[in-house]
Amino acid sequence: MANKKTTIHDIARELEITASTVSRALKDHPRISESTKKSVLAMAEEMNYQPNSIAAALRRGTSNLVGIIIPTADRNFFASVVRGVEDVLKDTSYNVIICQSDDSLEKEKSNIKALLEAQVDGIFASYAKETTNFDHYKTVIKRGIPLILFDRIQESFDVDAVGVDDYVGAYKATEHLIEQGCKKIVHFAGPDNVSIYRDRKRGYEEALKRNNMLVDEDLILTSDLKLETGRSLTREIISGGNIPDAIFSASDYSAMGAMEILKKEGYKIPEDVAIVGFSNESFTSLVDPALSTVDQHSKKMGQFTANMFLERMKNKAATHTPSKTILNPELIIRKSSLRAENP
Amino acid sequence: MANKKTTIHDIARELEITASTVSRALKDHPRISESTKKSVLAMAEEMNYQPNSIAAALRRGTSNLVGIIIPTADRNFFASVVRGVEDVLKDTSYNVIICQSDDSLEKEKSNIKALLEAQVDGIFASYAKETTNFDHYKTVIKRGIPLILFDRIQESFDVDAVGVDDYVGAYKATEHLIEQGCKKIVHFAGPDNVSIYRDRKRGYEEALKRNNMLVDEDLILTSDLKLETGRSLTREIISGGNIPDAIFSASDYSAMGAMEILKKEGYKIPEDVAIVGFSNESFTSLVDPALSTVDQHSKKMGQFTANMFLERMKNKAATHTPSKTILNPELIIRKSSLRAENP
DNA sequence: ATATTCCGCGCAATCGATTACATCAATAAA
DNA sequence: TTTATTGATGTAATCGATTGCGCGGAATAT
Repeated sequence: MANKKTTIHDIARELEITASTVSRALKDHPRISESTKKSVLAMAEEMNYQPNSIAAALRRGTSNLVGIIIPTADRNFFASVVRGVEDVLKDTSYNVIICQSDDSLEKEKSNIKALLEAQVDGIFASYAKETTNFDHYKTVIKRGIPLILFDRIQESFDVDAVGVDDYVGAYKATEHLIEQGCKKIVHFAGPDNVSIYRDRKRGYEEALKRNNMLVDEDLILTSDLKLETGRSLTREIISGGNIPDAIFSASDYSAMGAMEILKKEGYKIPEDVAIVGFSNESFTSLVDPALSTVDQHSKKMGQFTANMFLERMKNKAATHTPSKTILNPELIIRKSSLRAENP
Repeated sequence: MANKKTTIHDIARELEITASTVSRALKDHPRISESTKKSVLAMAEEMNYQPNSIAAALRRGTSNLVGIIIPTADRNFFASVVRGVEDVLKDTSYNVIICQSDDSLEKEKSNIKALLEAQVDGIFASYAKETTNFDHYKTVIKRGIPLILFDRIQESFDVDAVGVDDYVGAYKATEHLIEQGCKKIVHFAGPDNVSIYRDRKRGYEEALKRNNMLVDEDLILTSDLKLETGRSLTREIISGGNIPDAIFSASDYSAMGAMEILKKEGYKIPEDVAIVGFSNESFTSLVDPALSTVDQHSKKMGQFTANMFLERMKNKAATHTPSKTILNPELIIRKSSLRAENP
């Protein structure tokens, strides 16, 4: 039942020509007559020929595959970046392999190894929270394989990258809270080794300073930013009795956790505590009150990444100078931070 | 800078042995002496050797790749299935290529074509909503490539499949609403060509019948089940003036849309209208009131799918008889459907 | 009529790893 | 001592598509 795959040799034999002619005919080579092209195409159709891209890849030395490494696929942000990448690549000959690192350095390494073995033509990656050493990424570059980092960017690592200006996003968010009359703004910060979280904290601090407010280290709570952590941090805040009038969280998840607990404890959002998250996760528009957040243009980020790769493949010969593209994030103001008495 | 890739031939030359010996040494072949193994391994390390799995794939005729086709990656359910698959496959030599069909038949076809050309060893797919004809899937089977359908299953199509019993899930959900005292239960149904939606509707109808309630066709609203559609359907219901006391939606999204509008219009959930969705999307536990829903064991579904594939690869020789595995869904009761006066 | 160009196609090597079969030396068995 | 056996490696074909080079003949140029 399982018919053997037909190869160009099978077609050639049937037509009493050589495989090279078949190959050329299939690729619409100018030196092949129209008549042979037609008969080859017809025979290919008849024999249900399907090219073996592995063989072609081996010969050409290029697989037409690109690998994407993301921490997890079930975060709206990353899924959306992937969509952006696919949007751009679907019109090309490239296919996409997606690997998840689960924010683990080990998995990230093994993902890279697998992608390298699969001879991918390029790797797009958002590195794991655990990652502080980039040697495994440098291996990729040494191999001459285009590497593009997205979202999570490391300044000290000279490589192509696409990200958003997390600093600006955080600055906008914090300033918005200040404009809403908030005086005591807690910041849920992320791990310091990840640049985006450092930048968000810096944006928060700068916004305070420029508005003549003091940066109180006690108001900066560093964590893994998960939903449950947002809950527990908030419980601690409440039991501490020192209730802030706003929370700017570096993640929508921990912001959500905070909102849940605050509501449960009878605090009004945004009147008692205004809340702004970060990432524009899909649930933020669905919860009540809708959560203000910072949109990172995730899809556009994926598109930029893919286009940067394509551009680079065009001028393969030229020596490459890494560049970073920084998108401007957008503050999305919803009910969780919009106080009625303000304009 | 970009060092040429080192091959087993390079290692062989350096060690003054042949490539075959290197190949065997690397694979820990029993007929190779320990000493050569050691020197080969050392030299491989020194020369930074990375196997070319494409070459191996061509030779062996097996790529160690499996393709997953999902409608979209930014739905929690599908992302979660993918995680389940990866959980199982990460301990094997298989890598995963993810393709998104966007619920479009055309894209689904081109995804299959690409995966076939990539010589994947297996394809796991949840077919597009648009798909009514399965000829492109039959091509996969004809080629002798293991195909496993998940979630969306077609009974008339004799193929391996893993799904949940949508009928049972819907039945449980509807019966739960009845137990809560609901008398007039609207059902948001999905496209009839997709079996899971047919099954959910059947579960809804059966639950009504067995509880001596009439199935009123006017209460069954068929749509694409999107968030916005949930909103507009609900607006229509309200403007029609004939308010039900419960909604069982075949999708969390349209359930969410309904809940939004109902709340906005002043209806109390669940007192005035109880709501149950389907799929246990991540936002369902975050909204207020938390949305009751049906969990489909998405991750487990992915694990089953991958294991089914692995099992099949083990007995490759044996003639294969397709089988379907049906998981039992779990009703998750949250506030949106739990009326206080009931136990 | 001879020289040149070009068209259409075949020949054969190549990409890197794998593997059935052959080989050769050393050891064990007779 | 001779033969059988085993252990360790080499030889060469193979997977399927691609491509530089070459060749015969037709078309065009001189």
